[in-house]
Amino acid sequence: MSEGTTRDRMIEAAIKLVNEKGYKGATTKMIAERAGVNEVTLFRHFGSKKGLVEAAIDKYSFVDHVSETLETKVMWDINKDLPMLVKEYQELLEQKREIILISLKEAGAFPELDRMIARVPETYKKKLMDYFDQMMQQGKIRRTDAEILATNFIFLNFGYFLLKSRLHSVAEDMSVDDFIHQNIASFIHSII
Amino acid sequence: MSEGTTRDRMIEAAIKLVNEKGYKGATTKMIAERAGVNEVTLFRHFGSKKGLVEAAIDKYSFVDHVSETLETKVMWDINKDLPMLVKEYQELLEQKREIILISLKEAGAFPELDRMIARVPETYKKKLMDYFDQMMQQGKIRRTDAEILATNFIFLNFGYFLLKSRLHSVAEDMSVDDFIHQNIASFIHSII
DNA sequence: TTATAAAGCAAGTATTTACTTGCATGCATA
DNA sequence: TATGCATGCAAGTAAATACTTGCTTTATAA
Repeated sequence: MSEGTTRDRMIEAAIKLVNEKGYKGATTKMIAERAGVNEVTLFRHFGSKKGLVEAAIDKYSFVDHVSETLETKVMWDINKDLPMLVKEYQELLEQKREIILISLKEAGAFPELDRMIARVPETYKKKLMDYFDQMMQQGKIRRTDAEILATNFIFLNFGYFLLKSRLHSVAEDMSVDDFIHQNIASFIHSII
Repeated sequence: MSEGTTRDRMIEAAIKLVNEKGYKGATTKMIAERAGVNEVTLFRHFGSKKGLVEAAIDKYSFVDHVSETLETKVMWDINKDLPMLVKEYQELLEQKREIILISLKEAGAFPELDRMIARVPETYKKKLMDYFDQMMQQGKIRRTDAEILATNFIFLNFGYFLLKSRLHSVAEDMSVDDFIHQNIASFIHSII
């Protein structure tokens, strides 16, 4: 059933189900079923349920290519850079949605995961601060506190992501492009 | 043990524990223990675990005094109104933190709760739009799209709240006052 | 003091769940 | 063909969990 190696399918199913039902709610039986695999196979591969979920977390750990992006794709044009950065960041959040939501749900249960997730906005913030600083020095945006700009940018992005993906209300039918062309445009307008 | 009626203590304990451990993770035994009550008492009062949690959700349901605030406390001075609104909103989120995080965790499990939570930013957004519209007509802020301002304001607030209360990273040691004096001040500066 | 209601206590049940064991089967490679 | 190796299958175990029952204790209030 499904594609990928047995191992991959089990990991995939684990991530999905833990996200849907929580760690306790996702039973090994269900995971095995969704992976199209006998339940014993789980234990033969990973020893325990915890081992399985940790392996899953491990596999989905962030390869932090955000820093890279910020160093290579930046064109020093605020009207191109910020939309690009939003796209990259939202794509990252989207790709890792399950693991992020797991970390929200199971806060404290997997310390390694917590640290991993926390690192993302932190490095992102640092890089953003550098970017804004540079832009100020080049006279391309108004002089102001780069740290505040960076955190505001992150709050906007994160608020949008969560309100959209979890609390289907305000941002329900607002696409990433809408978000960029409306909300981020407004943000850009305010800093030049 | 602890104060309040038996019933209240059970509800209190349920909310706390479901938030900490999730619905499945919070056992009736633990809830009873924390409430300082015999386990049977839970069932005598609420019939089932689900009944207990629903009662808890019921009790903690939002009395939406945000609308009220927006109608009574507004002074039509952006430098006073927005900080006040942030304070009110963050206070609301803070007060209802547990129930909000439960809704994030158990999305789908308690539809009533989902609807309840979703309503908050929705009504908030409408009221905010009205406010910004009025302010534009009075010439007190720049003419622009009120809806975008409102959503941005909400994204900022929600992003800050969640990054602070759950993903202890960027906003970890940023108090509400810091948030207002730095990030919201920047927002205000951008719209006048 | 007595009647009533709320809560505690002890013991149990049925079900679920993570995890195990022993054996059969298919499949690739030497 | 023969030898592993991964997987399936059937059956089972021990613990946890939601929930029940019957009886006793405590507190309130008439």
